[in-house]
Amino acid sequence: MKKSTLSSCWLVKQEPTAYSWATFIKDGKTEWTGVRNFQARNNLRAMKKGDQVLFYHSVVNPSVVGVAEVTQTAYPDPTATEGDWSAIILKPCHALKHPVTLAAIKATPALAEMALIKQSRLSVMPVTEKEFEMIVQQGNH
DNA sequence: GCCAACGTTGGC
DNA sequence: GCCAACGTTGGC
Repeated sequence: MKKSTLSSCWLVKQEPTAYSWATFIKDGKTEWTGVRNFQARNNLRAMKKGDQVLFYHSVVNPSVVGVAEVTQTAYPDPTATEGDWSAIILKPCHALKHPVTLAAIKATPALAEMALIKQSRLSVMPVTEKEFEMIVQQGNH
């Protein structure tokens, strides 16, 4: 069975002081836990194995720094003591040659409509294939 | 069901 | 460190 569903693209945020891309690389994979926002949780649940995910550093030098991939779809978040929350597993694919900063994204008209800009507090969000490719291209220039 | 108070996120 | 944006909680 192949191509029964189209893959999707996503963006996840993380403060590098809490969990950085460098740590992610060192770990080789990570459980994406701790999401406590319904919209973000629903986005986690919509992820499929093989989906591509932009890894964004927030707060400190805000920028997209790498590309990850979903290796396991949503399951109950083991860090949640109450409530109905989900986690997934991500593995790193590749770092961008240089980060694509929030300022650069804002300065690109085709990217300025992203949820990243419009909903600045959302930590897990869908990204269109075009947006995804534009950011990867900018980052690998 | 409304809305004020509060806590958190994240840019600057 | 400040503050705007926004999600959540709780009183009424």
